[in-house]
Amino acid sequence: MTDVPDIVVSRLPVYLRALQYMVINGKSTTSSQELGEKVGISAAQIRKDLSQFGEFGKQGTGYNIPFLIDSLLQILKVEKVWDVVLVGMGELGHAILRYQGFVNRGFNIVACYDSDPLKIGTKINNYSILDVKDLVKDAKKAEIKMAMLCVPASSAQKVTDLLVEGGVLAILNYAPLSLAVPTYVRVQYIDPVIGLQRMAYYLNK
Amino acid sequence: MTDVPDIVVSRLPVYLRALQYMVINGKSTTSSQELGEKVGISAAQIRKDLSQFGEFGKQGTGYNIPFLIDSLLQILKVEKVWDVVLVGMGELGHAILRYQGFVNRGFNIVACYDSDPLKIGTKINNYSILDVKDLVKDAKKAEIKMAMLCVPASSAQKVTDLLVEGGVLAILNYAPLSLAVPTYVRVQYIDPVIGLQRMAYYLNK
DNA sequence: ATCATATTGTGTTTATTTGCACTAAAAGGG
DNA sequence: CCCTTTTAGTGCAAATAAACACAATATGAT
Repeated sequence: MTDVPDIVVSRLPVYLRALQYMVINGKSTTSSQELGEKVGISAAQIRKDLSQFGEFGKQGTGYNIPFLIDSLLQILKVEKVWDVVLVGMGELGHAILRYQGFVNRGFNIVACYDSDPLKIGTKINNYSILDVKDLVKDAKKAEIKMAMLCVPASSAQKVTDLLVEGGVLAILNYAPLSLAVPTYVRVQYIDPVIGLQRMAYYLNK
Repeated sequence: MTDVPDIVVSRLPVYLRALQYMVINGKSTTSSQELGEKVGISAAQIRKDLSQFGEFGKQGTGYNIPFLIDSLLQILKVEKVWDVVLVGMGELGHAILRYQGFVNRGFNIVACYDSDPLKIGTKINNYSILDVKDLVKDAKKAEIKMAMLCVPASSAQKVTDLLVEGGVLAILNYAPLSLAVPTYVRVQYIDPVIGLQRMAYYLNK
């Protein structure tokens, strides 16, 4: 358990999401077979993945969904809510700030930053846009560990360096470029175009 | 080349993005070493990946960037622009429609749809919001192969079925759930929370 | 012209990931 | 109570992916 491959970890949130969806639909138990069909992953794969962390099912009956959800929340450390900062209040930053889907899945935006003097101080959804100059100081003080990065590509690396300086250890990067960070900092990339280009490869012209 | 692993294909857009960024910064040649440092992938990996499609570099000197970009555009089939439809004109759909970064990377939103009578017919950025009831017919007629899906989770599968019926073969799914599609249809998932949860695993509470 | 340096493409090895198939256990029916 | 069915967890084999290391080749300096 001290050395679970990242590829296994990356599937857990997908299982979690499907299980939470099942609960909403009134189900209380499931099997690796059924879950696998929902998420498009083989039943054996799911059992192997879960077995990395313990035994969560019962032979013959499968998995108790609320228990498995709870276990996954613990494993992923999202049974409590993480404070996250948002940097870059353009079009996308605004949409993210207004999105209601973070809190009940473990993340709460506690502050948002921009460098544009025209934006700093204005209010959106009860959030005051703060000056990115205060980012390092604020992040250190509030011990922020996670950030979402929505600035233009041209300033993304600069802001990343600030986040790292401020003690942030996990960055969700919406800027369309690869970031350089120390090995102890994690980055997840969200670039819709990369997804589209991956799929275009398989299309016929 | 008829059977390149998807994991290789998935890295090509990352290489492409980094190379295009290099061109902007005035560079005209690079090496697998340098590119690897930029994108966080080993030089050997990059060479192996590219060798799946041909020989693009020269011993001693490395890669000519414009030539490699061109080659990757061809391989990924994004040297021309694909028509894409957008379904779901909520907060996120609006932000996507206003985003300027698709066209110069190979994708053009040609129509947007919603099911809300209050939205249908209204205009955003020169786009009229169309009735999702016309989606299947329109997609067939215009031979649309790609779609972005931004509807709520509760209607995502239903709309997906419409897209498949309309002949769409590639779906960029922003709805936070796994979709069921025929094997010949590809889906790429964009769920920021999954990225955050993956990273939370590695944080200490 | 020769040598030192840089760097690709690739055969081979190593590591990782997935799938298979079986044992063990649980539940339900007659 | 026993038999059938279901299904988890897992050791092992197969498949896949990544890393290594080296021959081949290009450049530029002396």
